[in-house]
Amino acid sequence: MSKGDKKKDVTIHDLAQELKISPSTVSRALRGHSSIGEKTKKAVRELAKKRGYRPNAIASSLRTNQSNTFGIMVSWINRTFISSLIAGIEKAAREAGNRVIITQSHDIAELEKENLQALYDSRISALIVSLAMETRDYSHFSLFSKNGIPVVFVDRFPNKKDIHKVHINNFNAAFEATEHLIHQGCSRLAHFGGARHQAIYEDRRSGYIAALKKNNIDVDEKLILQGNSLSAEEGLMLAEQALALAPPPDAIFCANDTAAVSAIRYAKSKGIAIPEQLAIIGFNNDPICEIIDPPLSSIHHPAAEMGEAAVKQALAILAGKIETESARSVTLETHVVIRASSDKLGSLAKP
Amino acid sequence: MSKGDKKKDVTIHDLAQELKISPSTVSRALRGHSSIGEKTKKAVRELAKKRGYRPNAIASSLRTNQSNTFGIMVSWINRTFISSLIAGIEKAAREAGNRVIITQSHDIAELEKENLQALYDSRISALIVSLAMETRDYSHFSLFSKNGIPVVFVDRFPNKKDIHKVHINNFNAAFEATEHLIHQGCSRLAHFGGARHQAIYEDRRSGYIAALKKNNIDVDEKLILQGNSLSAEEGLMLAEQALALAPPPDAIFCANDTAAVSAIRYAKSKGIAIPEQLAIIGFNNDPICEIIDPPLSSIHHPAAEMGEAAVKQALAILAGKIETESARSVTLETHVVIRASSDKLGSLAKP
DNA sequence: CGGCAAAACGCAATCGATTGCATTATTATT
DNA sequence: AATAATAATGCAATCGATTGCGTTTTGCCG
Repeated sequence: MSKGDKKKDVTIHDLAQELKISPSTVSRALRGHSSIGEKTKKAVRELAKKRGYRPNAIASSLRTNQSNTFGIMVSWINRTFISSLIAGIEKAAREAGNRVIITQSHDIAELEKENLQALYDSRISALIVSLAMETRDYSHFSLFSKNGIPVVFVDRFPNKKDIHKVHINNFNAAFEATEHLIHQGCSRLAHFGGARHQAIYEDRRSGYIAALKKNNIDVDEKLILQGNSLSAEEGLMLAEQALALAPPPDAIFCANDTAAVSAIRYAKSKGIAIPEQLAIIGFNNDPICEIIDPPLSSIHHPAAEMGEAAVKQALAILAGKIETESARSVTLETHVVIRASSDKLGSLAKP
Repeated sequence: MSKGDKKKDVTIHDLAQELKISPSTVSRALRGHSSIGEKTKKAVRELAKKRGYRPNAIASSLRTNQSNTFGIMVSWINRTFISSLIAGIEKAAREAGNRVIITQSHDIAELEKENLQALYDSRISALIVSLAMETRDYSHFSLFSKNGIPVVFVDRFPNKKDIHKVHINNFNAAFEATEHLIHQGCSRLAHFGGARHQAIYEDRRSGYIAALKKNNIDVDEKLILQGNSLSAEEGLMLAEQALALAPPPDAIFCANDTAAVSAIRYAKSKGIAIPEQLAIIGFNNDPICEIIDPPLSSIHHPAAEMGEAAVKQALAILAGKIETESARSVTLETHVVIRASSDKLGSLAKP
């Protein structure tokens, strides 16, 4: 109760002394080393339990030079995609016997850098990162790579070679989303894009353009609305801009769901029928897709699986198992989820 | 690039040797100890930067017996409330110079216990917990409290005295939510409750009952629908049950938003007008409240602030500043957020 | 220039667990 | 029963930083 009760922890030395054996034997016994007799092992384990002994991971880490700790660096923890990603990482890391330290950059490059330093100081075994929106300079990651600490990027990754990453094929996903709209009969398709220096957004934009070209639809620059954060507010602004065009678009492929939902709400407020006058598809397949009316079509983005894949990737690197260049990059599958917001043909109602 | 490049880290010994001074001096210089000369400090700092020295937090922790690490134990990371809570904890902890290790119990008591052991092994400075839904036995927390490691409960806490916690006044919040419905003219109010062994749900239920009594409305047990996880599916079931009653309720106070949204959807599918025939209010004020149509009234639950408050509480305990019994429990403010789902009087439209 | 206090710095132990290399106890072999 | 062989266990250094206390250096005054 009072402040100063720092009962010292039981250590292997305490156990050793009580059993009149050496600390080395205790250490080996606890880890089931083969060269320790069964009776000794049993005695040690029993006393350990009896005294409430708990290994000191810090001391162990220092000696073995292995922290068994994964570091995570993301923009914001409280985002649907990110929190699912983290949930996946935590699960996979724990199952492999690792702890997880988490940090957030708030999308600020400077904070990202500071946090990376702190993670390094903790001597993490591996780092899993989804870049801050701001980040364009990747030099602070060399601190890890130069010291043999695996760095695996997830979702938002640097635009360069020789990195390990887990991602989705944003180009293809965007292509499919766009073609889906086209197949529904849309011909004036707008695109709401995110910050272009982030590869994921640039790829989604490219996929959109490629789909238009393949279907012989002219690419109209005015229909490409450049956003940045793709927040709800930004989505509203973009929707306003898009619908002010003459003629207005008959479809929108939005690079995330948050902004797409704003677009739906704005369009509805203007009395525009969705999907009849305006078909909309988002990206991520956030839970809000099912809540909004009409439900929002989207691209399923396997967040938790990406986290698990990132951990596996990191473990493979640590085990020295990544040899081929192709193994450096893991691409997970996405798929279009069709809901009412883009279902002009009524294919949902049929079955 | 190849596997075996474990360039050994630069240590204070390396710096010491190069400067022909002792490691103790380097250590003190880096920490700005007053008994070290200015020129020495400068020289040390410069060489440290030049050689890319980074302190080994593990070694430091071992020696000082301070890990500067907060442990978090929650049910699921990817839940709106929880992820915001964690975001708040991470922020406050970092600002106070602490790392954050995160674990999730998946609402399984056994996993919670295992994770707690692992956190203890990491010698965390303090623990912040939101209990697993399953948990009814709190004995594994004594491992921490007995060793002087602060444990602060957030949101879901044990039903006992002598614990530190950060919470909201669930009774009052529920009372206000219920009275709000009554003031809107409702008289047959249903309640969707969560697992009763969790104090937060029991308190919400009590608040609901108290509000009815105060307003001279008979408490009808059939109108209290007992849920457990209050998932979307469960919300659907409860809504079905509630609306099958004769006569059906004219309002629902649901102990979370997820289930409330399900209720809205179910009611709409049955052609029931909201809020005219059925007024609904949820709890948490999740983002979906604004997305669903009609927008869902709710109780604002300050997740991130609760996380920050929990960190402050833990730091205060560590500093030996918690003396009074009252200081052990921090209660944050909530408020009713009125939206269309319960606005029968149209007060929203007026201004 | 001697003397002394204050300022700088070094020694060596310490934190708790791990491990290479002995050393001792036990069992097997002939 | 003596010796080889094997199984068990112990010694002591180590990981990197910190710290109480002792030692050296510097600065200042008479």
